[in-house]
Parts: sequence; C-alpha cells; structure tokens
Amino acid sequence: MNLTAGLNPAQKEAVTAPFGPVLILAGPGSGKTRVLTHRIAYLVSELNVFPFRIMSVTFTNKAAKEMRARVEKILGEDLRGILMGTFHSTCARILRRESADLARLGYSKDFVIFDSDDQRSVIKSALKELNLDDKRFQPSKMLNSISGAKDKMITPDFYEASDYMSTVIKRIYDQYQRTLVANNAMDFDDLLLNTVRLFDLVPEVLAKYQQQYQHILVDEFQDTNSVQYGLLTRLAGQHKNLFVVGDSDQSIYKWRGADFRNIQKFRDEYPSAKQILLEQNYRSTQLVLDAAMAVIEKNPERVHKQLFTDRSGGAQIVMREAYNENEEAEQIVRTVAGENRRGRRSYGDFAVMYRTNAQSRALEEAFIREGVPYKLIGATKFYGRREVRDIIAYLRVVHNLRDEVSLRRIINVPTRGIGAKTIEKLLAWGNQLDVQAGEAVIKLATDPTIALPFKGRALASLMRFGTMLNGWVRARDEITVGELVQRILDETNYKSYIDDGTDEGTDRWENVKELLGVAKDAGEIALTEFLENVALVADVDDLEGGSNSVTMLTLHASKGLEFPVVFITGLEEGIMPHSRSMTDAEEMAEERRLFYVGLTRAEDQLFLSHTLRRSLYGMSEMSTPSRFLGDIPSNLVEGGNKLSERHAAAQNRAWSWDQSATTQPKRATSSTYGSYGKRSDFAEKRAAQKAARGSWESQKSAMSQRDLPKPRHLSEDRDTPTVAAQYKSGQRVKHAKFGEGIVIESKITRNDEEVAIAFSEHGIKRLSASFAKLEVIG
DNA sequence: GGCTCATATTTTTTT
DNA sequence: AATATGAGCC
Repeated sequence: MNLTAGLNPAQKEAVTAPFGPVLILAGPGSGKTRVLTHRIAYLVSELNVFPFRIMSVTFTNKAAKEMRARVEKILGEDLRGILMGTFHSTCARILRRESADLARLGYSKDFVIFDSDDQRSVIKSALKELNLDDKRFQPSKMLNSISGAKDKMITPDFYEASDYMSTVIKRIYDQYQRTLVANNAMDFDDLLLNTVRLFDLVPEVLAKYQQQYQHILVDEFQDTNSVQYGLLTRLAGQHKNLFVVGDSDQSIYKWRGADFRNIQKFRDEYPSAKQILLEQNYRSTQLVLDAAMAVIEKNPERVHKQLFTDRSGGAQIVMREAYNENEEAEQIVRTVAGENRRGRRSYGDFAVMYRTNAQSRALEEAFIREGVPYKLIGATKFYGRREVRDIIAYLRVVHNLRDEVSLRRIINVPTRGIGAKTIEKLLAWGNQLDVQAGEAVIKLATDPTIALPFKGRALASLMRFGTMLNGWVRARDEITVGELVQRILDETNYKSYIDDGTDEGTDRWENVKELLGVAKDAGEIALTEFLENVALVADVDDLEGGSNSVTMLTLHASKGLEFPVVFITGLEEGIMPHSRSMTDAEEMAEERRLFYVGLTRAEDQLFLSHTLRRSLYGMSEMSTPSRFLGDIPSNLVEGGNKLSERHAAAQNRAWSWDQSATTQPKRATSSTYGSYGKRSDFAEKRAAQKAARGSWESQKSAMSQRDLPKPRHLSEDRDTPTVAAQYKSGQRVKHAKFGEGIVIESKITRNDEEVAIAFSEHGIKRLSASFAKLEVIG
C-alpha cells in the first residue's frame, strides 16, 4: 500500500517523518487532516506498531469520529488499538479506568460532569453560603478566575490572595471546589486537571499510559491550553513521539485558556523536533487567499506566511449592505435559491456564518419562509433547554446520588410539595447521618427504623419521592437508558407538568420526546456513558438535514470545515469584531483571526454582508461596517471596495433615519419582511421545516436538484429591484425639513430607493424615498 | 408552599 | 426578545 501517493513533498515528509517530536505548521486548506490520517495509517502499517498504541487527540468528538472513519477506510481494518477523541473525553476515560486511584482525589468512578450551567449554580450557592453579593462578585467572573487558576494548575490552597478581591475569590474557589467534590462532580477543567494530578500522584498510572500510547498525535495544537500541554508532555514523556499540527493564525479559543504560544513552547522544549511547513492550499481560489492574507497580515507580531494555490483567479468577493438583519437574510436566501434554481449550485454548497448564535434567528426565519432547507450547527443548545435539563438531572441523580445540584433541581419538579425549607432540613439531616443528597431521601423513604425530623405533608411528599428514586436506582442497571427515561416520565407525570396545552408547552413536550428518542437510540449503553455523551458531545443538536441543505454556523464552529460558497454576515463594529473585544489588542487580534478562519473556509466564493441597523437585546440600533471589511483590497471586490464611502454614508443615514422616525410612521416591517410573532410560532415553523426535510430526504432520489420546493415569492433574481426609481441626479427637490436641494445620486435598494441630496443649508444627506417626503420642483 | 406579575439581566465564541 | 429572579399574595 502506498500511503504517500498523491501527496506533495511537504505532506509526504510529514507522513513519513521519523519517530520523535514533530511540529507541523499547516496553513488553512493545506490538507492537514489528510496528513494526520495518513500518518496514523503509516504508523500502523509501515512500521508495524502493534498493538497499535496510538492516541490521537482532535478538537471535537465529531472530528475524531470522522478521522477514525477515514483511517479505517485507508487501512480497511478495524482500529480498536487507536484511541481517538477530544482531550476531555480521553481524560474522562482515563479517570474512570483508574477509579481505584481516583478515590485519592475524592472521586468515585460514577462522577458526573458539570457543565457551565451547573457551575453557575454551584458558584451561586457558594456565594450564598459565604454571604457575598452576586453583583459585586459576578458568577461568570468568578468562574473565569477559577478556570484561569485551574489552567495554571493552582488549587484553592495555593491561590494567591494578594488583595481583597483575590482573597474573596480564593474563598469562593475553595467553596466551589469542595462542593464539586462533595457532589462527586467535575467541571470541564477538572477532567483535564485531575488526570494530570493523578499522573503526578501515581507515577505507575502515568507509566502505564506512557507505555500504552507510544505515539500521540494532536490536531489544532494552537488551541491547547497549558493543562492540555502538560498532559501531552507527560504522556509522551517516555517515547517522545509527539506529532502536533497547528496554525497560530487559526487560534480562536484564547478565551477558553488556549494559548498558541504552546507552539513556541513545544519548539523550545523539543529543540530536536522536526518542523514541517504546509503552505500550499488545496481549498480556495487565489483570490480568496489574497483576501484572507490581506486581513491576517494586519495582525501584529505575526510570522509571515505565503499561502498559495494552483487555483489562480477566482470569483470576486461580493460585499453587500442591507437595511437590517432581516433584509440581510433575504438577500442571502435569494442568492442561494437563485443559484440553486439555475442549477449552478446545490444547497449543500452554501454556508452562512455569523459571530454570535443569536444571529441565526433572522436567517432561519428567512430560510423557513422561502422553503430553503438548512441545517443549524450548535445553536440554541438542545441540552440547554429547561425541560431537557430536568430529565438529565433526574438521570444524574439516579446515576450519582451525591449530585446535590441536580437533586435540588428536580426534587420539586414537577411540584410535589417539597419547598426550600424542607430541602434544607432534609440535607442538614442527611449531613448528620453522613449521607449525601439523594442517599438521604432514599434512606428516609426506605428505613423505617430511623427517626425523622419531618411530619405531615412534607414527610408524605418526601416519602413518595424517595420511593420513586429508590425504584429507579434499583432498576438502573437492569433496564436501558430509554426505559429509565420512560419510567421517570411516567412516574413523575412529567407530561402534564410541562405540556400545559399552550403552543409553548407542546413545544417543550416535543423536546422531551426528542430526548427520549435519543435515549432509546442509545440502546444498551450504560447510564455513565450516556451522561458523558450528553456532557461532552455537543453536536447531537445539529439539525442533520441531509447533505443537501445550507449550513448555518458560528465562525467558531466553522473551523476545520470547507464550503464552495461562504456568506459571512453581520460584519459590523460591535458584532464582528465583537464589542467585548474592543478594548484589548490581543482580543482584537483574535477577532481578526476568527474572521480569517471564516474567509478561508470558502473554496470558490465569498459574500460579506453588513447592515445599517441591527436588533440587539430587542432594540434596534444603528451599526457601522466592520473595520475588517476595509482591509479587503478593492481589486478583489466586485465593483470595488466601497467601504469608506459606505462608512460615511452610514453615518449620514443614521442621522436621516432617526430624523424620519420622528416625523414619519414606522416602516411597515410586517408587510415587508413578514411578521414573526412569538417563540412558539417560530418553533412551529422550525418543526415544519424539519418535517419537510424528512420528506425531501425520502424523495431526493426521485427528485432532481432543480425540482426542490420552489421559493414562494422570491423567485426573482437576487438584485431585481421591486421599486422603480423616482429621482435622478440633477433634479431639484424640496424636503419638509431640509428645504431645497439637488439630487446627486439615486440608488435602488431592495424595496426602496435611496436618494443622496445636496441641500443648500444642510449639506449632503442620504434619504429613503419611501420615508422622506420629497417634492420635485424642477 | 406555590403561583403570578413585575423587574432585571442578558450574549461572544465551546469542551 | 427571552429568560431569570424577586416580591407579593393566596
């Protein structure tokens, strides 16, 4: 088998690099996934590494899964000897395996993983316990500090208390960590940290894994944090076969502790490391690359890289401006529908990207309205919904009775007469008897000899709940996760609690049923594994809409993917770059890298859009085009980069819109963009789309590309105006407020005409013809 | 203890 | 806009 066929010299060199530390610096689209998969295959087959003893760490579970499939395809065999996963899942696995030694850290192997929501509630109860104000010590800030400490491997005892703030944080951190251990729970950082601690505490365990994994491969190395780095160097301590692949220009997770300087650290610590550069791009046209390079070059302290491709030329970038996010979305759907209808592209060729998840809403609505199939990656977390979290909390308590956080969540949901006072009393009582959380309720319900501090209604309720919980715990190893969920739903009468007959209630119940479906699909797997998947695998939520649908995703989620046509939306100051990054130069550099990542996802064409007005937190505000747009060379943009002109125009328009808003009735958005109503309404439409997608899937063999549902009213080509121009330059007009002026430019935008007028007394204004009352006087 | 209404707060990105 | 928290009342 020739594993290097079709690879360029640099790629070949990487695949066949000698054992020892290797650093691959790979530009976007340089085939690094290919290099990784071939490297693994090479290790397995050519060098007879058997049993395989290879550990490969990628960024997402999805990526790991794909990589496994690819390697298996190359080798044509089952790869049980290779561990592939994320850092987090790898660590969870190791920790559960070493449960005997894990006890030394205070955990049993049934530990649960607390996500950010759980973390928040732990912090909150810690604040309460310590009598601290959650305004002064914001839970999110506290969590950031704690996470930062954990990344530096600082335990509460060693947290430096130099001033008042840090003294308080130290106390909160201490309390937080105690709570986690008491709950037999780990947060995401703990999974990594405890693995390293375990290795340091029990050298035999480390030695075992060093022996087991002779080769370690790491993808997206620029996004590792220092604990992950520590974990790698420990694991590779003996064989030093550490093969890392990264690109500092694509480092976009600094906020999560990632530090691309790990690349330099690696160089310093392994001076003998072989270093290979992959600069040839196989994905994009030269034009796309030129744009991306022009953007990234502006970042300070950066090593210049000359990306190149065989794909010279390429379609020019389309830069578009829309009135608001709804119009922006419509422009996109029309372009997509148009290209699809002409048979030039299929829906699956398009990706629409945005900075924040909240921006997906307007896009979804537009796609639903036009009947264009899409799939949403990430988005409003399915597992973040209240009703879903409730059920998960039930499972977690059944799985780990020490989980007080989850118990508190569900002990009175559905309401069963167990209020705050009773809960506190119950837990205090349990504490005296040295039983935790769920154990206490069960003891109360099952041990007739025990003296109880409760009576009457509270006691009856607790007994009933304890009996139920006991039943589930006893059944948990006998029945499947699906059956367990079903039982919990039945016995708690959850449906009548959540489905109150309103649209929203029905919607919630649908979500519960979806979770039930996921549980049933999980089949025979253990509860532990099920809960771990829920905690660590984020992509269960992806609305898998077959291959032939438009992908919507955040810029972060786009890393590692590629699409023929990419739309990047919301390119406005405050959104992209995000307002939270404005004050810090390093964060701004990261925003730029994020934009760079988005740009380099495109194979053939880029559409970049910004709006004049954007709704945020339910308020519509004027927006200014992103500074990043200005960095795209004019010759790469269709019709030239008009950003600076637009920038000025935006300022002017901001002014005139606000003026007209006071004198004119509000623009009829409901007729122009359709009215959207409440959440449930939207959920309904989304469900309808989902159902329709199912039928598309089933019909797709019978149906050709072009027969897909025809857009209802946007069958026009993308820039066909729907209004006719009323004004032309040179005309003299009169405005109610600004007096007389001369039209210098008239431009048709969608559904409107925009007129630039030079007023004798007020200077140049850009006005909307439908708004401004203009009288032609000559 | 539980429900309803009013007010505050939020959103960056994800394992 | 959508959700979380808190006060007030049954």
